[in-house]
Amino acid sequence: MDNFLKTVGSINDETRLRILRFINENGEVCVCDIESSFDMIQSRISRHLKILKDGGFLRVDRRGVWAYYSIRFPLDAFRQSILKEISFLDVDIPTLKKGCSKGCSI
Amino acid sequence: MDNFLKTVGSINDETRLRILRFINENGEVCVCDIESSFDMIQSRISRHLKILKDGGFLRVDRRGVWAYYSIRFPLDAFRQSILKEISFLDVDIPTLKKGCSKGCSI
DNA sequence: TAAATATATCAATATATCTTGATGTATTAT
DNA sequence: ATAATACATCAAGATATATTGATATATTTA
Repeated sequence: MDNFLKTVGSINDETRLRILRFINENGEVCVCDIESSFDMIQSRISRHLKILKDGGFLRVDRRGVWAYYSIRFPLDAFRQSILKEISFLDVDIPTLKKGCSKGCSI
Repeated sequence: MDNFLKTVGSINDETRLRILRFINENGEVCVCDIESSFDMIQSRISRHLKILKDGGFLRVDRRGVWAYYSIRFPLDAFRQSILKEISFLDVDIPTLKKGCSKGCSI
């Protein structure tokens, strides 16, 4: 029950839906790229990423200073159906913009 | 997007999850029966039923003084998958208790 | 070692949601 | 008509969640 509510709660926010879809569409991305793509302050992005991770949708991979977020794999059928539903939403998703001064994707 | 958030928001509450599953397990029930089965005040039940209805999970049928709530049919695949997931949750669902003075189920 | 960068977390405030008790509206019974 | 019942809605307070700015931690660069 608590786990279910955590999952549902994690997608009950427009900002998180957009971030989740952004990652689903772009694959693995680092926090600074999300930050500059969405033009939101870092603490806000970081907090939402944590909630999506705790909701079971994302995984993190730290490499050096950078944290790379991607869709967790394997993803159970329920979360897959949610992700699919989100992919249909009519909502503005920014294009990926590189944000780190020393390229995190080099 | 707004519609999706309304759907997700409607199941982002323990009380509503329990009510939704109660109706899913018992079929068509009237408000007074939910009220006495859950031992919650009427305004609280009424509010949650409205949210679940607006979330697309329930339908209402008014007959006389009574309002009978049941799972909306047909239910799209996404809401069906949610309902299925809810049916697996480890949570206490009360047994149906008749609540109306003049039986609503006669 | 010191400075800069990337990320996480905390504390304060703002905003949204839930619960309760009171009130409103229909419908039925007397 | 009046009273009682079932349900919906509103207003106030309580609780939860989101946003911001500040601070903390870790890694890399100079």
